[in-house]
Amino acid sequence: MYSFPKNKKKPQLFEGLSEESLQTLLQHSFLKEFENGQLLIQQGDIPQFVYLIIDGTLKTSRMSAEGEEATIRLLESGDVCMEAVLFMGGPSPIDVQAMGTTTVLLIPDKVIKTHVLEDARFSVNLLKIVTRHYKNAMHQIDAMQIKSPVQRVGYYFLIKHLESGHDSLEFSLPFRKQSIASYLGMTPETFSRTLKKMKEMGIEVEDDKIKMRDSFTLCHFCDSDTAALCARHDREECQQCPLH
Amino acid sequence: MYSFPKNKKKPQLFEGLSEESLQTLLQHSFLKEFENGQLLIQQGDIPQFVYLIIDGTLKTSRMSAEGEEATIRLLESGDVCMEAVLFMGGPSPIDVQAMGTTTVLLIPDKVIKTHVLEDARFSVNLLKIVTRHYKNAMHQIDAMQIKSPVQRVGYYFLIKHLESGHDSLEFSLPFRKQSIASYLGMTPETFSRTLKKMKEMGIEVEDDKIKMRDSFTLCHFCDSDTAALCARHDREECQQCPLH
DNA sequence: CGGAGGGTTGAGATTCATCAACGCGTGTGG
DNA sequence: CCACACGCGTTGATGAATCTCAACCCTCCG
Repeated sequence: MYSFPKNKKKPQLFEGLSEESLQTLLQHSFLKEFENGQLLIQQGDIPQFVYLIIDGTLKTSRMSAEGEEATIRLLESGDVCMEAVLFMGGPSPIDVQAMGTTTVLLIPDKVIKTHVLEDARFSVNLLKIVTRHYKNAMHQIDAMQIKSPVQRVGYYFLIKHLESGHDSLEFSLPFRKQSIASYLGMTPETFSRTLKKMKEMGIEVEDDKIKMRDSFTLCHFCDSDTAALCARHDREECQQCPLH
Repeated sequence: MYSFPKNKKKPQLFEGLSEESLQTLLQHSFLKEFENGQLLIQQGDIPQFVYLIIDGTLKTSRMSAEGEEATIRLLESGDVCMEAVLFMGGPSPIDVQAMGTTTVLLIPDKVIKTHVLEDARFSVNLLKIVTRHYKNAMHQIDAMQIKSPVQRVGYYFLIKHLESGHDSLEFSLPFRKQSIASYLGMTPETFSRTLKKMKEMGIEVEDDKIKMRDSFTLCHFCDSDTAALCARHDREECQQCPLH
């Protein structure tokens, strides 16, 4: 039985739940630590837990028989995974792997599956989480089909910029470059070359630190549904964005 | 107010709902017909309905400013869409377009959003639908990243083969070839050339009819999580599949 | 000190998209 | 009834873009 630290920010999974409901969920959950590279679950395994990252990072991916890997998501602390897989039925379509030492809260599948029918608020939380992942996946799909490497990286930077509040002109890459490259569907080499091109556009890259000239540098990479996330999307300035 | 015909197969959206619950949903819903090419919703619009296809086909896609299009899903009768978008919050990240004359049941967003908190069974239905879409999206991602055109088409055929019951050695393409090509992330030209290669592998293609030599022709394209859908996955024969 | 892994850079190969032309079936209007 | 245009699918030639392979630098660590 795990008790969630009061001082920590509540993850979306638990948002708006009654104390009682939360207790039910945590009652049979427990912490576990994984080492760098360790697999939490493999493609084909029957899922037994939902994983909530307490500290560290995970990667979800699909692997071909030839050993090529497609990264589906890169997750940080507060993120959940396998919640979608549980409701797909059947074995897991993805690998989940720790990238560095990572502490994870394991919530048994049965707890989730029964609780979802008892607390509608909880199932709505799950719905919101899964749909966000799905939205992400849709962006990934169109990125790989119709966007150049520069556009993919630019959009990735834009999202990170928006996440960090739009005020700071600086942020750092939350993952190894090769991981991001794979997530964006390109080789580390292409990613590296793309970063060089970004510099010519006014985006400084030094190791994992990204600095931009002004907060509109990334506007080229915005689209109509992402604009809604932008604090300034209803201001005049945004209208000037060459939405492309 | 629409009343769902008793003789028709109940769509997954309504599965296991009480008569009362179903009535609440249908009370403010209505049918609408769309013509070929007509847009039900555009990227950037605020979603107002969930669409349940009664008859015909729809396409969901993302469009770049340059006019390039990435197909996200191709939907047939019984499929739902926009249900995920509702819970993402914000404007729609996708276009929805009719491919041919299509009859759709429109369920207002408010009905969905309130009902989801009242009937946990309904929200679980939604969860299952969204996660299935998400799984699809994951397959699309890894297909475009690590699979050759032949593998993509092969996997697509495999799914269609499994859907049609694994017994028939024949099925037909449910959409125009160019639509399928876009869905698979390739040009119509490449799709056409790929079909020619498939013929050399023992898969007859004539217009939209696909005939295969035997029911194992497509096994090459299977993977561990898809195998679970196969009626014979626990038989010996499946072990022989050169899972790659 | 040596090895391993991450990241970068360069040169070459491969593959798919692009562009163009054509066959074919359908529908339309004179 | 025929001429014609149109959309879909196919085929061929070309080119561009990214992956691949290889070498290198760097830092970290035993």
